[in-house]
Amino acid sequence: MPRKPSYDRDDLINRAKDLFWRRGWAGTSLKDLEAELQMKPGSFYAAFGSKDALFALALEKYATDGVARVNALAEAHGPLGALQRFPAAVIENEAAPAMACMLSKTLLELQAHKHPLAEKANQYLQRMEAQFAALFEQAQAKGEIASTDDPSLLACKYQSDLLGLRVTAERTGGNAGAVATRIAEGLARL
Amino acid sequence: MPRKPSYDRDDLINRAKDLFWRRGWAGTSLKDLEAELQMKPGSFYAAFGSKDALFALALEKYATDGVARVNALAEAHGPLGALQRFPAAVIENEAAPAMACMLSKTLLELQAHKHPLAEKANQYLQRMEAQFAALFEQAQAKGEIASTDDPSLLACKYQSDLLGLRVTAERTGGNAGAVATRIAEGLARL
DNA sequence: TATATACTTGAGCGATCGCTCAAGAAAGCC
DNA sequence: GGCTTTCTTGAGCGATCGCTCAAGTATATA
Repeated sequence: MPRKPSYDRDDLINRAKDLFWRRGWAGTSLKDLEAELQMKPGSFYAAFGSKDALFALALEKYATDGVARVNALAEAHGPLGALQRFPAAVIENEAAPAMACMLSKTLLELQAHKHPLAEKANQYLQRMEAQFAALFEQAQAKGEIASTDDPSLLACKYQSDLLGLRVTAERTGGNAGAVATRIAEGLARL
Repeated sequence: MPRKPSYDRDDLINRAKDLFWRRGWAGTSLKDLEAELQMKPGSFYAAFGSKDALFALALEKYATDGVARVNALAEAHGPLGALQRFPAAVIENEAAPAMACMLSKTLLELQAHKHPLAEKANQYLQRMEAQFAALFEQAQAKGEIASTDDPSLLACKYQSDLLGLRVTAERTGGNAGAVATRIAEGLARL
């Protein structure tokens, strides 16, 4: 009996993700979203409820995509191979709307206001780190790297390197490619 | 013949710096600044001209302080000693309003809008990197580290590590202290 | 075809944004 | 003390913010 929406909800979330990723939370107005999603306010609020609710969906999509990308690398090249390839893959992804990590951008922008979205970003960062830790553990089990270091500590340092790399890739005058190479080399030395 | 301002301009800039550092550009409203600086709009605009102008002064103060802190470490502990101590010093600074670097926060927040302040942040980051490069060069000249690597590349990687460390220090559940230690260890291995 | 049930539209709400300016208050010089 | 010059005050401007809602439109069922 009813009428179907004229849009693809997942596609809208994906486009909102890219916009939020690039411009940040405060930097993206509803006018911007309406233009990008081609929706009037009424449809927007009927579909998503609020700007923050859509941002939360975008963050979730971003994090899910990230996990999937790492998993794909791991299946193709094993745990160590994935960890070594991921940094360069991230900064060479030309489809990405920005080089910096959306989770860290959100965290840095909203943490001081104790905004719930900052807390969400924090959780997703921890989830990524847990995934890295699992890969380090597998690499140790396979003998690809030494077992002297705690996998969760290796993952924390790796995540830190990655976040730094992605800020470096965002600025002008930084040699992000060389930094990515050194991160990979550092892993080979473990 | 005139009347003197009732405030200390440098002190105001310093307090504005801390507020902007913590809450970011969009996250700091004029109401916030008026409350923190105890100034009414009229005085504020007579003294600084605009929110952006004060932010620019705050950024400059931030960058100048950073350079001075590194220089102090270098005079006390030499080039390599300074580079090794700086990461831990940054994240153990309890007087700091935030762990993350104000330059990187500004860059990430405003870069997508091509805001002039993002460009300024970029320049200050390059200035910091040049300072690091000079220290690496001195460390090589003194034989504290090998001369196989390009100092400017070492500086870029060091800056990247530092930026990552400071994001890690900002989030909950990350072991920033351990990351700082590993950065210092990495330098010793050069 | 008639009806019920969404979805779409867009004017416009109250709040807040950065900012202005005219009036009043205080300090240095004669 | 009188005068000039600056600083301080705060009401309020136009613009934009996120968001609401009543009216209009399209579609699946009966």
